[in-house]
Amino acid sequence: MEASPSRGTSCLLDENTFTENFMNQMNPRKTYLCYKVEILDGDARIPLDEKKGFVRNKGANEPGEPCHAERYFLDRICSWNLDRELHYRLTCFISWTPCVTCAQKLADFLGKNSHVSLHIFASRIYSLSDYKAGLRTLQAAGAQIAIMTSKEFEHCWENFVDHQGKPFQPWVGLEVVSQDLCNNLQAILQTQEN
DNA sequence: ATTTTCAAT
Repeated sequence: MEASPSRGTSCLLDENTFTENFMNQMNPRKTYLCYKVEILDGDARIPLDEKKGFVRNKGANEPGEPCHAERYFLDRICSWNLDRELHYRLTCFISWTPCVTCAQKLADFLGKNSHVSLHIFASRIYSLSDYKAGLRTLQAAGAQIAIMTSKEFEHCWENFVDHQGKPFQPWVGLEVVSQDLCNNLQAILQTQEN
């Protein structure tokens, strides 16, 4: 097999992979997380394009220990050794909101890294176990959590997908499902009830 | 009140 360690397109998602995983009315059993990094300098944002990419979870059907996408994301962030003298804004676009365990890990990270702010846009709400408490914990730690709208889907398409020059084509129902999920998320984040 | 979803009925 031919080795190609650093091809230019290696940080781009295949078109079908993006659609299959981010279509908000589907329920795939895997998670993709696209991320980008900016330095905040006053009102200016300086993108660090070399620190842009995506991770996906390792499922229970794959060799080794299963691992949620967020853990790979946190590993990458830590490997960058971000300068504590600067302020960074991390934005991630994730196909499922973090589970309660990952939400806690992200909250812990934010608590220890006040030079980093985190904005999360999710395609769907992962709703098992104590997911509501997890999302509230993450929000309380300073993370901004929102549902992806057509604006974010298009942004992902333009920035993380090997789209071969094709424009983003919204799928039927995108807006309605997104709005519905947005309402659900707001209800979760604004109350303390389960 | 709401789900079945980071795979395996």
